[in-house]
Formats: sequence, structure tokens, C-alpha cells
Amino acid sequence: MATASKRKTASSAPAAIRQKTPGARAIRSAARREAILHAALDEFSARGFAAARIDDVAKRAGVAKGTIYLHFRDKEALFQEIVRSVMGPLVGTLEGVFAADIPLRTIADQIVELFVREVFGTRRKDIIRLIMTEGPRFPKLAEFYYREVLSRILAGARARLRRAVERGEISHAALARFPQLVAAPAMLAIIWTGLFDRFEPLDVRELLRAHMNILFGERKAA
Amino acid sequence: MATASKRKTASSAPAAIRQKTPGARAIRSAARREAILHAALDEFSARGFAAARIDDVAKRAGVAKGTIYLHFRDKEALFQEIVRSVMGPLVGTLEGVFAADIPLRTIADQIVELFVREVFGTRRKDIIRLIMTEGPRFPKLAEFYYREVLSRILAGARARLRRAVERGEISHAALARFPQLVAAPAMLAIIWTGLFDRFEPLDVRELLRAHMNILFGERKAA
DNA sequence: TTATACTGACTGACCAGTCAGTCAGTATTT
DNA sequence: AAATACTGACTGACTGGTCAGTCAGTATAA
Repeated sequence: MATASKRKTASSAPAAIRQKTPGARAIRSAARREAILHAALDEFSARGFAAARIDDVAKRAGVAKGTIYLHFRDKEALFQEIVRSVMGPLVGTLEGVFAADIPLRTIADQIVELFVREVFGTRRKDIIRLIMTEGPRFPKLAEFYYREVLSRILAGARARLRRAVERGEISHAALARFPQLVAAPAMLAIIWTGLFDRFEPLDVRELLRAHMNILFGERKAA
Repeated sequence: MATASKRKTASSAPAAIRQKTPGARAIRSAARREAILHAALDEFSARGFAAARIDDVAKRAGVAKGTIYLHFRDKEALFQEIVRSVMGPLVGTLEGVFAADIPLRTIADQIVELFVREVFGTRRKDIIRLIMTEGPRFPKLAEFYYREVLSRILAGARARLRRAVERGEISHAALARFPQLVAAPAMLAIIWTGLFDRFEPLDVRELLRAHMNILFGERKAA
């Protein structure tokens, strides 16, 4: 029976079902795909989208340049795949947080910690920076990011903020109209650390905590 | 005596005094320099620093490529000269506003209008966007901008915010530590409009007004 | 043996910066 | 005033280097 189940892989089964029982070849191929994605994330993070060299990605992944084009249509498709795989889980987490029945103040604290740990402390901050810095010259990247990531986060945040205003959890109704005001300091932190940290370092966690205190109308001494 | 004063132009006078009575040549040269700066601002705004082509700048300025290198050492020096001439006056204005004896709430409103009119409504927003987007890959540009523009604005803002906290003009002492929190939505607005305005336009003036209301602890209906 | 994955030299396009030569404008001589 | 010598602003073809994407040929699994 082992032979029979093996044979199913390629020949008679319809395309949709075919990817059963990988086989040495398919495994190796999938592993290479992962290696390319990983190497590309490194290169894009370090160099930016336009300046990253496909040759370097290949070298880092231990693969010939042509192999990359067997797995991804072009440089842009490669980048999009990275965005999807890196940001996707985070979007899901955020949607969960917004949907859960938790006090808004608690959500705020959770999101600060989530940002510091899961975005600022990882390659995700580089992905977000890349979208901001390369987006103007590669509109397709911006569109993709808006569709796959931003619009979903924004919708969740808006819905939660509207509920918060209705329930009186927060006093600034404008936040439901401009959820961007909640995220602005986080975006600024990503830009800042990429540009000016050597001249004037920024304590990102403290910055975001201070911002949340302000949004909730809490006054504190410096 | 007419002949004597004429001769002074070139021969006997020391070099430092020579640039009197421009002469057709010097006038033409200065005009071209201006034309190059203007054309370069257009090209950099539209394409970005790395992607702008010196050939295009030359074409737009009605000048040969080589001429640009007679006036500016290289692409980077050309860009720096643009930043200096475009942002310099604004920095001066801001320093004046911070130093003047005006209530902080009034300053806030003035700065919102100043930003909308003199930054967002002009090429200055493009310069700021360029620093944010190209800065990570051209650290010298970021350093130059920090030295010539940002550090000065930041110093003025910090000083004024400290005074405001002492006088009780504002209740969030953290703003003197993180003046970035005041500017973050303006920076986000520049990024946003460059990336996502076609999917979700942003009313920048309203965004900034809402933000100032929050900073001053004023509650309003949406 | 056949099908498939893989390789890397190659192509074509791009572009910052250079430099030998030109010529309008300025100074000097007659 | 006119002829002559000189200067340096200006030109644009060229160089040297970069890099995304291709494809004919090779290796390997089935």
C-alpha cells in the first residue's frame, strides 16, 4: 500500500488534492522556499526593497539566483509573500483583542506591550518601516499592505473605539473617527529609531505609555 | 576715473572684494543655479532621492548635466542645499513662535494652521517625507536634517513645554519629555497621504485639531 | 528513462559622475 | 575704438559599475 499511496501524489489525483505525501523532492523544495523567504526578510530589512539585491538573497539562502524565480514570480511577489507571512498572525491577534470583552484601558496596555514585544522587538518593525519608506515609490506594495493588513486592523480598532465611546470608557469621541491618532506615536517611533536614534535615543515603551495616559486623560508628573 | 573703477573689477583688487558689479556672466550663472535648485526640488519630490535622475534635473532646468556638477559637488550636496533653503525659514518662524509670550493653547492652534498651510500645502511636506523615506539608506541626509532642522525645533518645543508645565498651562508633564507626541500625528499624516489617501483620504486639519483637543484635555462629541 | 529542480553566465537597461573640447564674455593692447 | 588674447562656464558623449530577470545546460529524484 505504501507504493499505491505514493503514486497518488502525481498522476491520477486532481490538482487540488495532489500535495499529499510530499516525497524527498517536494520536502527539499519547500525547505528551499522557506530559506529564500528567510534570507529575503534579512536582506530587505537591512537594505530596503529597492536596494536589496536578489543575488544577495540567493547567496544568503544558499541557492542559485534562478531558483528564486522558480518559487516567486518577481522581486515584488517575494516581498508580498514575506509581508503576508510575517504580518498575518499579528493581524489575527489584534482582531482577537479588539473583539474580546476586555476593558479598553486593559486593551491599551496590552497593545503597548504587544507592540514593544512583537513589533518593535522583531523584524515586523522593519516590515512596517519598509512599507512606509518604499511605499511611495512602489504603490502596489502600499496597496497590498492596506488590503491585507491595515484595513483589517483599522476596522477592528474603529469598531472597538465606537463601543468604548458609547459605553463611556473613553472621553474623546474623535478617536473613533481617527484611530490613526492612537497609532501615530508607534509609527513615529519606528521612523525615529531608524533615523535619529544615534543622536537622541527614544524610550519607546515609555513614549507609548505616556501617550496612552494622555488618551485616557490621566495626569502624571514627569 | 571711469577707466580706473572698471579695472578694479578684475586685476588689482583682492579676491574677497572682487565680486562687485556682477557682470552678465555672474548673473547668468546665479540664475542657472536657482533653476537647477528649483528643478531638483521638483524631481526629488516626485521621484525620491535615490530614484531621481540627474539627467532629468538637467533637462528640466534647461542645462547640461555637467553644469550641475559645476554648482554642486554631488547629488547629496544638491539635496542638502534644497533642504536648507526650503526648511530654514520655517525653523526660524517656529523658534519665534516658541519664544513669544503667547498662551500655549494659542500656539497649538497657530502651529496646526502653520503646518496645514506652510508644510502640508507646499513642497515642504515632500522634503519631510523624503527625509523619512530616504533617511534610513542615506544616513548623512538624516544627520544633516537632524542638525539643521529637527534639533532646533525640538529644543524650542521642549523649552516652551517645560514652561507650560510649570505655569500649569497643560496637565501632561510627559509632553516636555516627549515632544514627539505632539508632532506624531503630523508625521503620520504625511506618510498616510503618500501611501493610502487613494483608499482612505485623511482630513489632516481635523486630525490635528482633534489631537490638540486631546492634548489639552478637552472633550468633544464626534 | 523521463520529468523536474536547479544552476549561474549572460543580456539589456539604467545612471552617477567625468572630461576634452567649445565659445561667450572679459581684459589687454594698439 | 577695434583687434587680440585669455578665461572659465558650459556641454554631452562616454565610462565604469549595478542589477533584475532569462534560459540553455546539468543534476537528481521518480
